[in-house]
Amino acid sequence: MMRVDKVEKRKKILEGALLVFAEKGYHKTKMVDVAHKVGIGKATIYEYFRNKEELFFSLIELLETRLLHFIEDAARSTEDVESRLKRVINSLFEVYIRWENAFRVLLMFWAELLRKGETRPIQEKLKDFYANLMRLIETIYKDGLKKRKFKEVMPPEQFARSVIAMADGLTFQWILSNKSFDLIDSGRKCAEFIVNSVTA
Amino acid sequence: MMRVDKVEKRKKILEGALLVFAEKGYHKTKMVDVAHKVGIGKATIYEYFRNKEELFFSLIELLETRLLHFIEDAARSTEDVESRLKRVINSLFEVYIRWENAFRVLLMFWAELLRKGETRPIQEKLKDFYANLMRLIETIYKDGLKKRKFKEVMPPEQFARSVIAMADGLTFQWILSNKSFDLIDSGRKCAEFIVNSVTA
Amino acid sequence: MMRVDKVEKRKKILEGALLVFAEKGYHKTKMVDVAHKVGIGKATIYEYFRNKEELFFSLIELLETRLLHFIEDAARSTEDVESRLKRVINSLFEVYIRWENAFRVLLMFWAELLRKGETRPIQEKLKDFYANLMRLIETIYKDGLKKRKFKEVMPPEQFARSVIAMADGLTFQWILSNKSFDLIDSGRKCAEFIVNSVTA
Amino acid sequence: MMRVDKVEKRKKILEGALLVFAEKGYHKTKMVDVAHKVGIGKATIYEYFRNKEELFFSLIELLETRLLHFIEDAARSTEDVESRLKRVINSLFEVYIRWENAFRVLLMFWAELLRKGETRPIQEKLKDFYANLMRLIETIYKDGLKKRKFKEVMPPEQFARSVIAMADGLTFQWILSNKSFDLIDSGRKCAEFIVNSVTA
DNA sequence: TATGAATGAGCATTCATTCAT
DNA sequence: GATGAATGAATGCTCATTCAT
Repeated sequence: MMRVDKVEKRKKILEGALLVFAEKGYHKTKMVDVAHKVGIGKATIYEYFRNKEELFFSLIELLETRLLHFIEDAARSTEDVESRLKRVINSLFEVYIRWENAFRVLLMFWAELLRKGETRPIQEKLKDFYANLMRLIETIYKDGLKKRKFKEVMPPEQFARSVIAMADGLTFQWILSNKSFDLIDSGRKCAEFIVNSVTA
Repeated sequence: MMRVDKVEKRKKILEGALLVFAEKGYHKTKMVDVAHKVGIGKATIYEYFRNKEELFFSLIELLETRLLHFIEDAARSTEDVESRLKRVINSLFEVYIRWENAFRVLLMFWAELLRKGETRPIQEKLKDFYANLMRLIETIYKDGLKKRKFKEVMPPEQFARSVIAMADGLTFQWILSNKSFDLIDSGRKCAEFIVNSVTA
Repeated sequence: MMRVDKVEKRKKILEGALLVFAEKGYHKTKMVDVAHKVGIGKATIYEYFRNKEELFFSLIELLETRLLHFIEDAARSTEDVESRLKRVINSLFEVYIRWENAFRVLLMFWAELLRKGETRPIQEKLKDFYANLMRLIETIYKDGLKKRKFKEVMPPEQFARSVIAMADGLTFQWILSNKSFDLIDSGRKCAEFIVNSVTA
Repeated sequence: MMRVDKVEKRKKILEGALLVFAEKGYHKTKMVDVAHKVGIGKATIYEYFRNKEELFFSLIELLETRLLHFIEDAARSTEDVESRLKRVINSLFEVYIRWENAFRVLLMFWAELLRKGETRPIQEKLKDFYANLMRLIETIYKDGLKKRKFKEVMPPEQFARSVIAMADGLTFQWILSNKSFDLIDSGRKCAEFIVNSVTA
C-alpha cells in the first residue's frame, strides 16, 4: 500500500517537473516551482529524488522510455515492409507532436550534452535510446532488402540514421518556427518520399 | 591616450566567449571564465557588451552570419544544378564540422528557445537564418525543376526544409555520439541519395 | 514544521537593521552585517523583506510610527493648554533622545530624500509624519487661542512648523556636536520661551 | 599663468560636482558623471583631487565658506541691533534659498556625519562653521543686552543655537515638502517673532 | 512522511582608481 | 597636463539543499 503511494507520488512529481522544465528550461526551473506545480512542499521532492539533477535525469529516462515504447508499438504491425516503414516514420513525428513537452525537454537536455567533453552515465541512456530507434528502422529496412522489396540505396545503419535525423530535424524546425507548418503532413510527405526512393 | 582597436578587441572577446560557451554552456559560463580565456579583466568585457546576455546574443549573431556566408559561398558555384545542390548539401555538413564549436553553441541556444512561449527579438534572427538557408535550397531546386533536371517529388519549400532537417539531425547525432561515425561521408551519401531521388 | 513567529522575527531583524544602519549609514551597511547583528544567515532577511531598500523603508515606517505614537501620547494629557504645549514640545526632544538611533536613521533618510526631483511613495509617508505632527501642535495652539490663553503671534500652521523646526534643528546640532550640550535642558528652555512668548 | 589655470579648473570641477552631488547624492554620484558635467575626462579630476572623498570634502569646505561669508556680510551692517538681528536671521534663510544646491549637499553631508562614532578632521570644519555662525548671533544678542535693547530670555549661547536651529529646521521642512510654503515669508515671520520676543 | 524555515555558496555587475600614451 | 581604457574589489541577491519538527 505504502509502496504504491510512493510510486504514484514519484510519477506525479515527474509529471509536474515535465511541465515546468518544458516551460522554463532546466536552469530557470526552481525546485519550488516544481513543488508548487505538483501541489507539495519543496522538501518533499527530496524524499523522492536526491537532487535537481536526479529529478531531471529521471524525467529524461521516463520520457525516452515512453517515446520508445510508442514507436516500438508502431513497428509491431504485421503489414508489409513498406507500410511498416511508413508507419514507423510517421510515428516518429506523431510521438513528438503527442508529447510535445517531452520533445522540448529532451532536446534541451541533448543540447546540454553537447558541451565539449561532457561524459556521464546519463549519456549512455541517450545512446541506448538512439541505438534502439536505429535498430528498429534498420531491421525493417534489412527485412525489406531480404524480401527484395527495397533496394540498397545506402547501408542500413546509414539509412536508419538518416531517417531519424530527418524526423528530429523537422520537428526541431517545427517547434522553433512556432509550429508554422503542418508537421504531420510534412512528415507524411517525407515518409512517402523516403519509402518511394528505397522501394525496388 | 591608449589607442585600442575596439572592433578587434570585441572580436577577440567573442572568440574567447565562443570557446567557453561551447565548453560549459551558457549558464555554467562565468564572465570571469571568458575574461580569463581572453586574457583580460572581467570588467573589460562590460566595456564592450552591456551584460552576459548581450555577449551571448552578439556571439549568436556572429555565428549565424559566419555560417550563412560559408553556405552562400558554396551556392555561388556556376556548375549545373545537380552539382550545385550536392555542393550546398555538403556544405551544410562541412560548416558544422569546420565550426564545430559554433554548432554546439547555436544548438544550445536554439534549444533554449524551445521554452514554451519564449518570444524575443533574437528569435527573429534565427528565423532569418533559417529563411535564408531555405531560400538558397529552394532556389536551386526550383531552378532544377525549370530546367527539367529535377522532378517534383515534393513542394520546393518542403524539399528545402527536409534537406536542412537532415543536415541538422545528422550533425546533431554525430556530436551526441561523440563523432562515432564519419559525418562527411554520411553527409555525402545523404546528398547523393537526395540528388539521385530528385533527378529526373 | 518549524513553528516560527514570523512577526516577531521580522521585528528582530528590523531591530538589528536599526543598529547597523544607525552605525554605518544606508550605503555602507551590508546585508550580511544586518544578518550577523541579528544572528541569522543573510538569506533569511530575504524571507522577510524583498530587498535592502524594502528593509530600510520598513524600518523608516516603523520608526516614524513609533515616534509619532510617543508624541501623540504626550499630547493626550488633560492639563491646561500651556502645560500641554510645553509637554508636547518637550516630548519632541525626549523622543529623539530616547530613540537616538531612530533619529540618526530618519535624518539620514530624510537627507537622502533631498536629492533633487526624487519622488517616491515613501516620501508620502514622511509627509504624513510631518502632517500629523503639525496637526497635533496646531490643534493645541488653536485650542489655546480659542480659550484666550494664547495670543496669535503667527498663523497656527506657521507656529506649528516653527516649533517642529526648532526641535529638529536643535536635536540635529546636538548630535552633530557629539552631544556637547544638554538637549533636554535646551529643549525645556526653548519650550518655556515659546510658551511664554505666545501666552496672552 | 599655469597656476591661474589650475585654480580656475579646480573651481570648475567643484562647480560641476556641486550640481551632480545635489542631484544624485554622494553615493549615487559617479566620478564619470562629474567629469561629464564639467566636460572633461574622468581621470582629469584625479589631477586636482586625490579621490572622490577629497573632492566631496573640498566642496563642503567651499560651500561652508561661501555661506558663512554671505551671512557675515549681512551682520556687518551698522544699523541698530534689532535690525541687525533681523537681517542676520533673514540671511540664514536667504542663503539657503540662494544656494539651494549647497544646502542639499551640506545637509546630506551632515546627515552622513550622524553615523555613530564617526570622527574625522572634516567634522572640525563643520564645528567651526557652526561656531562662527553662533558667535555672530551671540555677539549681536549680547550687544543688544548691553544696550538694554534686549531682555535675557535665555543664555546668549542658547539663544544663538535656537535661532540657527529654527532656520535649519524650517529650511529642511521647506525642501522636504517640495517648497510647498513660502520660506522667505515664514523666515521673516520667525525673525519678527524672535526679535519681538527678546526686545525689552 | 511531509514540509516550511534557514542558509551559504555562487555570480553578475558596478565603479573608484590606476596607467599607458 | 589630459584622458580613455582597463580592472579588481566589493556586494546584493538567488536558489539548491538541509534541518527541525
